[in-house]
Amino acid sequence: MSALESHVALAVSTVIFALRPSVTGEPELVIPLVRRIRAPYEGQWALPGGPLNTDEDLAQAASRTLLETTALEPRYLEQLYAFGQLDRSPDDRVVSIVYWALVAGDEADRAIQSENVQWFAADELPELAFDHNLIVDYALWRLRTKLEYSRIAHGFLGETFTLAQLREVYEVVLRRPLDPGNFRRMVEASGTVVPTGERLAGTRHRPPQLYRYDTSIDLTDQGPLSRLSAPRTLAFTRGEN
Amino acid sequence: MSALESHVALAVSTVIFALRPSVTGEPELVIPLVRRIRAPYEGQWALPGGPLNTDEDLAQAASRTLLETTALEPRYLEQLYAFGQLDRSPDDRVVSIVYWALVAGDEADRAIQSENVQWFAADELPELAFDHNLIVDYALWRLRTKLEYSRIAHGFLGETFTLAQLREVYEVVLRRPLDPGNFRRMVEASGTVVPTGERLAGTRHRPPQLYRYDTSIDLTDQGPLSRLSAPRTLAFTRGEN
DNA sequence: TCACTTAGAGTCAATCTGACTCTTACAACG
DNA sequence: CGTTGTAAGAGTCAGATTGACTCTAAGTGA
Repeated sequence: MSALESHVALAVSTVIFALRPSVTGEPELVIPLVRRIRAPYEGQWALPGGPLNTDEDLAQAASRTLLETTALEPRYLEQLYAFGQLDRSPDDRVVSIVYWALVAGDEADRAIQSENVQWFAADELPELAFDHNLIVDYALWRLRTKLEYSRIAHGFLGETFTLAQLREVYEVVLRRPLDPGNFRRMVEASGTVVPTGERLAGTRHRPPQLYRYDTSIDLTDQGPLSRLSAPRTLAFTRGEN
Repeated sequence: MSALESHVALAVSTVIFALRPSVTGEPELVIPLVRRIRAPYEGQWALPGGPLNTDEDLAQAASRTLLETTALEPRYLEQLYAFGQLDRSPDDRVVSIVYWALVAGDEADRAIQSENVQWFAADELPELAFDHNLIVDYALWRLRTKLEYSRIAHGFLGETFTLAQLREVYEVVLRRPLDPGNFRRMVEASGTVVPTGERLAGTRHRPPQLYRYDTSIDLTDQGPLSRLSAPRTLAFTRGEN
């Protein structure tokens, strides 16, 4: 894939978000980056990604490349934007279709960590290859705005969770404390969450109710786009790609 | 650009919206389509578009192809989505990066109309080539949802306009009547609109104030993406491409 | 049994929203 | 020249929503 016959190369990259405990103990928003092992930008950190194969979907390519580089399978995957400025790659012309993904905390622990794959706090990234700083900024902005009007926060959580855990996701992503009472009221009113009947034991206080997401509800209204791949598979990638 | 060396072809298309008076006199939402003059889907209607040149931006390509096919220059242009399903083109593999655009009513009149370029009511389209029906549905959904939380409606209007004209845009796009008083309150509270001091004369009733959009305000919050091309050029394409 | 901590229910005031009323200012018509 | 029709534009009111806050419940650990 080069400018041999003045062709435009097509690549797919993914911005992956996870919540992991920081050094202070509080969770922080992190993204995995891979170190480039060839020019251009050799040695610098970049988003996981790669060229698009002829026999795969865009979302499949996103899933594949991030599985190959980080061993991660996201709970949520959505297209972010297609970047195609002329100068975004020094030599050849590359159009990158970028996806963004959320992975659950336990899943994130399973991720490859190596010399060439590492997690970084989303707010304090090094200087990245290509226009990837801009891409991450945009993905962060989308995550934050989307969190406020849709119900994607559970992409960071496991099957069941307490409202306090869910609230913590919001607090970390939005970088501001939320009133527990008002948060409860908001979530309950949304109707997207169902109590499992079980409670989380072992806390040093009153045991909280465990909840589960109501999978019969469309969590991120993508409009007619849900017609692409099965309605929930686009929003909820789990295993099968 | 074909599957010669199993390459993925890259194309850019645009969904263009305009408001034009229908046969009943009321304005309706219309989009221009071009008739395909070669296989596949020869003879069927499709979105204006074409291959991406090596030396042009994605948005530039969108502007160019729609200028070539329809002679239109949009007041608003934004990326919609990248479509890349395997089966969207029968023979070769094509990834289409689709933009959507708004053109003012007077501009729309200047558009080419011919045997092979025609306007259709956005709600009652024929069966289009490729997956273009899905694309238009999605663009329509985006237009409608975006109209409710941002201030893009003036993309359909000229330099100055009355609140009644602005309200009519909302009513036609959203397909529901809006209370004039509440609409005025909403627009005034948004602060995106400035009275010109002039009034529209010649009506058979009290002459309404003419307004102008406050161009110092970012009308569609694209977040960090505004850093691509000049802040307002992305949102407001006017002439220079 | 008590102290401590968070769960979870509930209150209250400010704000926002939709439905509605009333007055104003022009054109058209007699 | 006054009357009528029409939409502009200001204003009112009740219900819903939202943020700040209080109070009681139900666990653990000392």
